[in-house]
This record gives sequence, structure tokens and C-alpha cells, in this order.
Amino acid sequence: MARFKGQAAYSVDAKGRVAIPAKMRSALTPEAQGTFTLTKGFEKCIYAYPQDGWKVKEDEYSELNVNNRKARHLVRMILMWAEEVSLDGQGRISLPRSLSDYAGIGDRALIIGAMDRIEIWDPEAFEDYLQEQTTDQETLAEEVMGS
Amino acid sequence: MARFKGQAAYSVDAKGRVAIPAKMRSALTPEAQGTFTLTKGFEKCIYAYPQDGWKVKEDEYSELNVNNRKARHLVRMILMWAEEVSLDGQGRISLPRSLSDYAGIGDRALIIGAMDRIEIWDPEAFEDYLQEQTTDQETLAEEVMGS
DNA sequence: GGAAAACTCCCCACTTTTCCCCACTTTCCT
DNA sequence: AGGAAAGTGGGGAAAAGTGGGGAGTTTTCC
Repeated sequence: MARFKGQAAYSVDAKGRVAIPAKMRSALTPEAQGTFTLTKGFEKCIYAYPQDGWKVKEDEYSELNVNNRKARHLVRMILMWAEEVSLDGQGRISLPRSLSDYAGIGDRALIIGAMDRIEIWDPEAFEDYLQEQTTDQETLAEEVMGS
Repeated sequence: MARFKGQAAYSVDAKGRVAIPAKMRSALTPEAQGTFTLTKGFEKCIYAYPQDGWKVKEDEYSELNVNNRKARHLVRMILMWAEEVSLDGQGRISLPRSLSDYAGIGDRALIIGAMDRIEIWDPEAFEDYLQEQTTDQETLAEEVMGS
């Protein structure tokens, strides 16, 4: 499965298209077939899962019981924002309006590699996000990983 | 089996027809033969199962114990609203009056992909539904899917 | 029983959106 | 410095969405 890292800012053209950095494109496995599933991020950004990685998530959701009210709601909330997009001949994807609105993306986008997914941020929204984070990296690492 | 995702609003014409999004149409397996079974949703919406998926549901219901009063009632309630519809040449289905009345659908419909089924909502009814949901997505995910 | 109304299922026609392709500019690498 | 790869922009064909006409069937109601 692909692992993404790095970050770069790209322009979003009038048609809502953004280039995916060449480095990340080459990290894609053939199984992903140049296709991503975009969803709302937990933060104010768009998550882009390569097709093969998304498949795994989807399998988890498909096993939830439809007869459970909360499970139905969860599946609805997640899947309704999910949208499949493919790379065009120039290595770009086009961002659905609903998602770019949610993430507040205008004519620039910050693309961040985050392990099994790529995150697409509005540059200012990402700045704001950073400001909100008070804990320094060292402390964070200890809290999360130091047992 | 087809897996549906995404969401889009479509108009319902004077004849009660709605387009099924092209993305969802292409997710249909050949076995579904462009046919859906519509039923009352558990929420105030219409559920549309592709023919092959509906078959599975039907099998589940048929295995319920006929000697159980509640089971008999459940099956009755579900089947009495079930209606089979097919895509026309333009990729639309027509909504039976009884079901669109139940869902409160007027001249616009919100189509949501929810795994093995498609949901058809009145846009305002869906807004209301969202208002009623209090739990945020992260909490919900934890409750439903475990740690 | 028969006419009128309603509904279904074909069409066809028009508008809008999407996506595919080509071309130009910029950056990177040797 | 020069060539290749990466990034950016736009035009045009094809597909998707929308609306309506009209034949054939069913339902309704007098």
C-alpha cells in the first residue's frame, strides 16, 4: 500500500483542478489505478485515499449492521461525502465543489502526504490549524507514543 | 455487489421522474439489470436497492420465523411498500406517489449513496434529519466501530 | 359498458457539465 | 545551458441532466 509524505502548494484552476505532486503519484501502487476517493477530513481539509487503501475502509463500513440506527447514520455521513476521482493526463484531479467548499479551498491548495492518505488544505486554513495546536512536538510524541 | 457513495441533488419533473447519478449507475453490476426495488426507508426517505442487492434482503426476510408475530408484521410492513422500477433511456426512475409522499419529496430530490443502497431524500427533510443528530462523527465512529 | 382521466414507457430535443486532449510555461537535473 | 519532466491553462467533443410529446395501457367514474 502506498505511503505518502511531503508537502507542496499548488494552484487550483478555474475548473477546480489541482495537480497531485509527482512524488506522490509515483508512490501510488498500480492497484490504485490512478484513482482516489476523496472525503471530508476530520479537520477542515479533504482526505484523499488511493483506491486500494479506500477499499479497506469501505470493507469495514460494509460490515456494519444496517438495522442499527447509529451505524446507518455513520455510514451515511461518511459515504455521502465520498467521491471517486481519477488523475487526468496531466496528473491532476478535480475537486468536487461540495468538498472544496467544506475545506475552504480557493485558488491555492496545500497538498500534504499523511501515510495512507493525502490531505488537501486551504493554505490559510492550515496556518490556522497550526496556530491552534499548542502542544509542542516532543510532548506530543511522548503523550501519543511513549508508554 | 454494487457499492454506492456520494450525494447530489436532482430535479424531479412533473412526471415524478428523477435521474440517478451517472456515478451510481456505473456502479451497478450487470446482474442488477438497471432495476431497483424501492421501499420506505427507516428514516423519512426512500431506499433504493439494486435488484441483486434486494434479492439478498429478501432472502434474509424469508428466513425469519413465520411463527413469530412481530417477524410477520415486519415483513409485511417492508414488502407492502416495495416497488420495482427500472431506469429509462435517460437513466431516470419514476418515483411511485405513495413513496414520494411518504418521503415528502417535491420537485427536488437529494440522492445519497449508502453502501448497498441508494437513499432518496427531500432536501429539507434531510436538513431536518441532520439537525436531529446530536452526536459528532468522531464520537459516533468510536461508538459504532469500537476502538 | 364506455368515455375520460391517469399513468407508463418510449422517444426526441435542448442545456449544462465533465473530461479528454493539446499547448505553453516553469522547474529540475545532469 | 539544454533537455526532460512537472505544472498550468483553455478549447472542444462527449456525456449527463432536464423537459416534454405522444402512443398504448390501465384506472376511474358516470
